[in-house]
Amino acid sequence: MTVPKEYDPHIIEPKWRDSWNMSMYHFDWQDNSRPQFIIDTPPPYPTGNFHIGNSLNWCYIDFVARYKRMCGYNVMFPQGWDCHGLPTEVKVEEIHGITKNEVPREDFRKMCRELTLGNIEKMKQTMLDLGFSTDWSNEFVTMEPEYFSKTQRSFRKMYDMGRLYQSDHPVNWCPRCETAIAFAEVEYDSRETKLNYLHFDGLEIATTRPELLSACVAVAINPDDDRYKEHLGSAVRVPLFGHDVKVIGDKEVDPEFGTGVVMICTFGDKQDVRWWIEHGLPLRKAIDKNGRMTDIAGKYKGLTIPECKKAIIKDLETEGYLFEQKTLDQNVGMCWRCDTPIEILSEPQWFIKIDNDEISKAANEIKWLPEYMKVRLDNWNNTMEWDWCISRQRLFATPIPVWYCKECGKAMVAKEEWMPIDPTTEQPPEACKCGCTIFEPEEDVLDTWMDSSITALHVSGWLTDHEMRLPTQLRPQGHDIIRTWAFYTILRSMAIQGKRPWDSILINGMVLGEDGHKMSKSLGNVISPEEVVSEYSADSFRQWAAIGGSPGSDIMFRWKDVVSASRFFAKMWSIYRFSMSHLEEYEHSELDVSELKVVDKWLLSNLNRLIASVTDSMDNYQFDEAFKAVRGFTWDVLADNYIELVKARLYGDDEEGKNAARYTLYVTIDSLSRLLAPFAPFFAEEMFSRIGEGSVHIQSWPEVCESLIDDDIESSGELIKEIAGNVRRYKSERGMALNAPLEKIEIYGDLTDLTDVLGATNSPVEVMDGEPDFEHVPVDIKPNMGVIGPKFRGQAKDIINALAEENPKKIADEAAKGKITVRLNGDVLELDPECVEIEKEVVSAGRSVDVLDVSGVPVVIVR
RNA sequence: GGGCCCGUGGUCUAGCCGGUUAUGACAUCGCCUUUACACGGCGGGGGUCAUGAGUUCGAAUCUCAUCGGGCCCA
Repeated sequence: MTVPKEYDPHIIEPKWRDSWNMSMYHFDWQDNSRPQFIIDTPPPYPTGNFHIGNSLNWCYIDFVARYKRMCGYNVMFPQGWDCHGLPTEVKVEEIHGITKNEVPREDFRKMCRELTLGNIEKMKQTMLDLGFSTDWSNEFVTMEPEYFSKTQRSFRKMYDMGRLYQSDHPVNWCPRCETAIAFAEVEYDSRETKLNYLHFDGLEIATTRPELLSACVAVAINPDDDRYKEHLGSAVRVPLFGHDVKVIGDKEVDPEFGTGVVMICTFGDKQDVRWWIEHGLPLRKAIDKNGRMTDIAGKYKGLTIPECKKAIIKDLETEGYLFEQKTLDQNVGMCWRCDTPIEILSEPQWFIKIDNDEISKAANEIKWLPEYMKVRLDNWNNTMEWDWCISRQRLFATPIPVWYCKECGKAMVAKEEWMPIDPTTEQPPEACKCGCTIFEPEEDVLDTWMDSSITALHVSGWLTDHEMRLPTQLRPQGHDIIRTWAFYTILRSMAIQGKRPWDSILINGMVLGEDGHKMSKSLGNVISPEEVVSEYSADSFRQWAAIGGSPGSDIMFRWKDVVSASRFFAKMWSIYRFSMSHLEEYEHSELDVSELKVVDKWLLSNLNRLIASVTDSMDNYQFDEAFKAVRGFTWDVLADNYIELVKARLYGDDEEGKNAARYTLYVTIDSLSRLLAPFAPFFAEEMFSRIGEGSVHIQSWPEVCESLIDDDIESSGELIKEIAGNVRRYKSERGMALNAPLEKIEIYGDLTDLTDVLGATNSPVEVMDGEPDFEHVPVDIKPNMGVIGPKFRGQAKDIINALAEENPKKIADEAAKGKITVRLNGDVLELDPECVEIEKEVVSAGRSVDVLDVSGVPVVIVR
């Protein structure tokens, strides 16, 4: 069993990746004996690039999945692909040099499909390289009929429940993409615009959108604004267009803005919509779906919005209506995809009713990790103004399963048993209630969130032969999509099943580049996970994900974290190689504690404490704490101390002592391979492969052996460690070789087992009784604030000062007798000895020796 | 404009339900090839705990204000 000198992840990682039997990660639908742990993996969008933000999230998922599996859970870590969406349409247009309207609908959808399949393959490869324990038997692809028929059936179910309706309603509209978009798809950018001051039939108004004059339906003032009070309720004539509109009062009007008079259009912005609803104003559509002016714009009909704006401003000037223009900074809502300023149009759309109380109830049942992330959902939930618009005017998406009767116009929603169905290629098998059999298909498609908000239902067996297993146990996702993905998923799960989708939600932060900004192509600070894997290793990347920050907080990508991760593996490998070289002839069998040396028991006590703390951290999803603890133990306790202390025994002739050290090493290596398994699956597997049977990933998580945790053993071990360390340092400072023998070492302390001190110092060691013939001279008195503070409150400061004035020797003598007296403003005050700590110095009394103070124990070195 | 988070040695961070000398990593400097590891070991230097005020015997920790940064949203 030779262990190579160097750990080469570029050989080891592909070896395991290609030989692992991935069925060991499959969820067992039949098994009800183990508790289930179903993860509602948020399906990524198949861009073809599994980016670092995804990778961080997936690392978190994998840490949990592997840990839970080892703890005996029936774990499902499914993988879905959220295929539909505009980016793919845009990409297909780009690749084929076409626009979507130039090819038949079906051909275009096919191109999107093929691009998506290719992208999925690429992303899958990255996921395999990163060593995720995905359950590929539970993969789902939202564009496949098996999945999107569920989306369609959910549509029908919600329609039957009365939670879905079609209506004319204001929607955010991208005139370039020619589709309605949700608020979540609107991005804001500050721009400069002109505020135009207009004479408005006796009033002066200020507007940034003169092109909407034809859509003006009212003029608003603040009812408390004395300047305009008398105009309330009167009518004014709109310039250029000549229609009359009412003057209304509303407290939302800011008298300081412009002239304090504003015009209300249908619709210039979201505020217009609020006023429109509140005051029951008429609708005047001035902009059509293509972003061109409509009939009511009169002579401006057919112009684009910017053209119309220019023309109207010119005419307003010519006619003398425009009397001033001021520059104004304003935030413009834009389409997240193409940066075109969005318009608010009123068009017939499908909507889902939002029940805020229901969502709030479910959100309260879910455990949020970290907890403060819940308020983001609450805030969003409590400020919803419109229902969720689920219609999209696109091609590559789940079709809305609806037709409209040619005769009576009534909508026919497809029945569940007809699904999957595309109304544009198939007719309903039934006639309309009116008897007519000719239908117009609904050409709009569903918002992609309609697909991706039923993943929790899908993975828990909804609409299959399997038993329904909702709620799932965990949803991991980024904090940027709490208001969308988390929100919609909760909504749908509650609506369809009346249950919360998950027990817990684990939020991951954004990945920032080394410059501290969010990674983005435009900033040029993007690092791909593949890059990290090929330069270092997947395990190193995973280690960065674990210790780069605590879940929820944004985490910066730093190469040096990856470098230090790979150094840790080099160190661990070296420890492993050393241990294995001493375990060649070792046959593992349980050993009685009595056969172990103090140092062995000291290590095992620390090891069990480590297991307890890592288990606790993992249960609380504190991966950073967990990994740091493993790292600290491995490096400081095991490598720098234990191994140094037992070397003499391992190389020596005492078979019993040797066996105890080998036993301890074996147990420790075995435990470490398991503790590392969730974080570094490749490295841990390589470690375990030489000491155990089968994969480490189907082993059980180490259990804490309480009886091995022992404070007394730990302090005894600590003393030995300290003595050895001090002697090492002593030699180092004097330029002596570390294995150079000393004349003699005398220890004035309680020490029974000298084996490893002898070995580590390579010198004769004697434990001495009584006090050394050196003096302990008290040199400093430190007030113990923890005692003095609470006891003496206001007097504490005076006491500290008084103590500082006193002779340390006097205080020490008094403390030895049980009472310390200090003079305080003429009074004499008595203090208990625990009020102070006495610092002593050991003073040599003439012998040619050096004295080390090892945690209060004098160690005399005879040169 | 609103919400949430965060300001700790050069850099990143732990501590933050108050209590002795503020943790660790990276970087830096010095020493050391000692039968696992120089991708290592040992040691050193380096901090007004963003600023100001308050509460308290005592504040990195609690409160308020100010300044700065990040994210989400309007």
